[in-house]
Amino acid sequence: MSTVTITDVAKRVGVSVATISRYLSGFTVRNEEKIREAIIELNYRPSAAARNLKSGRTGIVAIVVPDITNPFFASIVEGAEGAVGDDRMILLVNTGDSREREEKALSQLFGRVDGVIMAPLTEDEQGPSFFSQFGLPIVFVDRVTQDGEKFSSVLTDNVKGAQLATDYLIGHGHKKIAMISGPLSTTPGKRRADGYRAALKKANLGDQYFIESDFSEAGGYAAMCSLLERDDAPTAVFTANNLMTIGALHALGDRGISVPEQISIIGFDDLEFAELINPPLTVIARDARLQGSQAMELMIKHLNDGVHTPPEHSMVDVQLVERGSCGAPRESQKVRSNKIGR
Amino acid sequence: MSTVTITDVAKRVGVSVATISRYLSGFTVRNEEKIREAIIELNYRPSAAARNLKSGRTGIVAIVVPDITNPFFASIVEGAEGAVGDDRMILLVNTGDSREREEKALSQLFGRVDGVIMAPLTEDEQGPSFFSQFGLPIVFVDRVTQDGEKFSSVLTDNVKGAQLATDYLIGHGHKKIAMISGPLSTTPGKRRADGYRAALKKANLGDQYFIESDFSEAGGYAAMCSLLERDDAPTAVFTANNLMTIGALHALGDRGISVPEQISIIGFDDLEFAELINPPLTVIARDARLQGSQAMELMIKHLNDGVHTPPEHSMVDVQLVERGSCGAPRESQKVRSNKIGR
DNA sequence: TTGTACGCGTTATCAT
DNA sequence: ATGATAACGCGTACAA
Repeated sequence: MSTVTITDVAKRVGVSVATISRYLSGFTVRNEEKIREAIIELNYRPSAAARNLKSGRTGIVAIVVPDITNPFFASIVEGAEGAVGDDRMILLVNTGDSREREEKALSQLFGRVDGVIMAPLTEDEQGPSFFSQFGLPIVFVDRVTQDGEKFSSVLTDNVKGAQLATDYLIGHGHKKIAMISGPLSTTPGKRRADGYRAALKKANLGDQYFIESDFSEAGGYAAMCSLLERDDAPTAVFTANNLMTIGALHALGDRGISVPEQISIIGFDDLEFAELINPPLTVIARDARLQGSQAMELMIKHLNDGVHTPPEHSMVDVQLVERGSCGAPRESQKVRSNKIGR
Repeated sequence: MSTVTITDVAKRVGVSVATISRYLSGFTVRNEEKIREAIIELNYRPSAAARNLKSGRTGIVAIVVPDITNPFFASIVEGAEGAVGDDRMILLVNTGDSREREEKALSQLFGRVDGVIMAPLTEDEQGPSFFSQFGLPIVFVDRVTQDGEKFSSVLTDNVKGAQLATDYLIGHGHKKIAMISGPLSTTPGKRRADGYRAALKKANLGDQYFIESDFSEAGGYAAMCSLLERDDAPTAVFTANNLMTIGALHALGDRGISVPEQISIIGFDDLEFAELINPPLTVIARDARLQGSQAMELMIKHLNDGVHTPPEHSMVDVQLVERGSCGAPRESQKVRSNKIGR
């Protein structure tokens, strides 16, 4: 271990530790040149631990996400990392959708970080607000907890996005529109379901094709299968996140069901490869990186202004990216072709 | 700030700080019940900073990757996170392919972490070995530096993978086989190029279709474009990583070139959605998560056994996942159809 | 088992 | 501008 301390440097130069400390803090001192040399020769690095103890700051911001392999969260992290600045670093916690790991991580975070940016697993947990008792600022990203209004957050306009998607399907003439939803215990799960139902209601359509799933690829696959097994299968599907969209597409592929001829599909969250899929996938897109950077900016503001700054709530816009996975419903195609046939 | 210290707890219970400290360390003490209560009532949390200073340990392992939005590195991180254990956490550094950020991060890491798992940007850097002067264990993952033998590492069998891919193309009858390579300054870039060239040589083929690119989607796109513009275009392409494969496919898609009829393509690294692409993508696959967990296990071994344990080198196997993006070369198809035509 | 006191490496205060 | 020293919160050797 590089156990060379500020005292060693001081001895080497022949001054007191205070002088070295001042030099390191940017003050003007007498023997700057000699100090510089001594530091290099001795290979001295200030101890972060000692500084933390003295200052009460760690220069580290934690970011807690459910699944780092989900491209959406990876982009969030990237955005946050890009906005963290030169004097801070990021501590990543990947909870792997496990409540237990999330709780344990939260308890371990105390004292190691100056603040926490997190996407909580579900809305009905109290960990975060309990956590903030210790004076650590919290910024929610993509998801909030029940008492989320008390903390800053960066969300997506989920309701609008889901309405956009559903309206788009309705506009194509679909009546039997399914939704493969995320868990209603999560913010995006709930809000997107709300938007879907609102759009259906406006068009006087029922929500008998609503399935609550789990935001996973396997969940999307299973949900799509159960939809297809119905006597009266839907003609269009809105999948509530990227992973479930992939799962649903796999289910369709396995059954040889063609998109959009036999069924239309629109997903929430764009994918790097959406254009490469056959057919290119139509989606509701948003800027995940922006969400991450905004969350970090809010965090930095809290860190600088003190813990008593009022919470701020930011909302990132969504937009429909039209590609080729949606068309007119099967039935109406039949009708049309019949007409033509006459 | 929760400024309640061990002293506060001691006063509250009426014992000395040493007793509280012992209780926290798992020793048997007299007033356990009262101590438990006091801790809860006061909301006491031990200061990680003070513990770090005392013990010289932080309980944090850094993991440094070039791009967290690359699914491959995300899986590495996930694997590492899964193997980190209960008493440690992960500090993520995303260098964004910037040498400057990598260096700065490395220097900031000292004193904040017990060890560093990293995928260095290029092989010709000295940062890591310089870094290890401070006694911090280093484990390389996926990539190494020049003097990488001195440190533990977890690599992929890149040469074998590239040979597998190239041989596969050769086996389909291709003669004009291109490679869109990664930077030769990186471990996987260099090794995969080696494997490609070895396979070509064995088959008495030349490497005039070799292009060195940069592992990015844009780079893959550009490389594929330049390949297509040649008078004597290749009939098959081996793309050296996932992102460049996506870029190459985009280029093909934009030009309406069909796979595998007009050109065959095989990529290195599997993709979640490889089956969803039209046609399903044939790739060289490996277990990125395993690489991550193995790296973490090596790190933990170093941490436990002391810094003077000899370095270990692990190699993860690769395999060819055959789907539908490779076929016979255009020319031979023509020939065959001519024959049939007669 | 318990208490006292020192040290971990740094910064800040107070004299000089 | 510089030096001596207290303090940050904790763990532990030593003594009891």
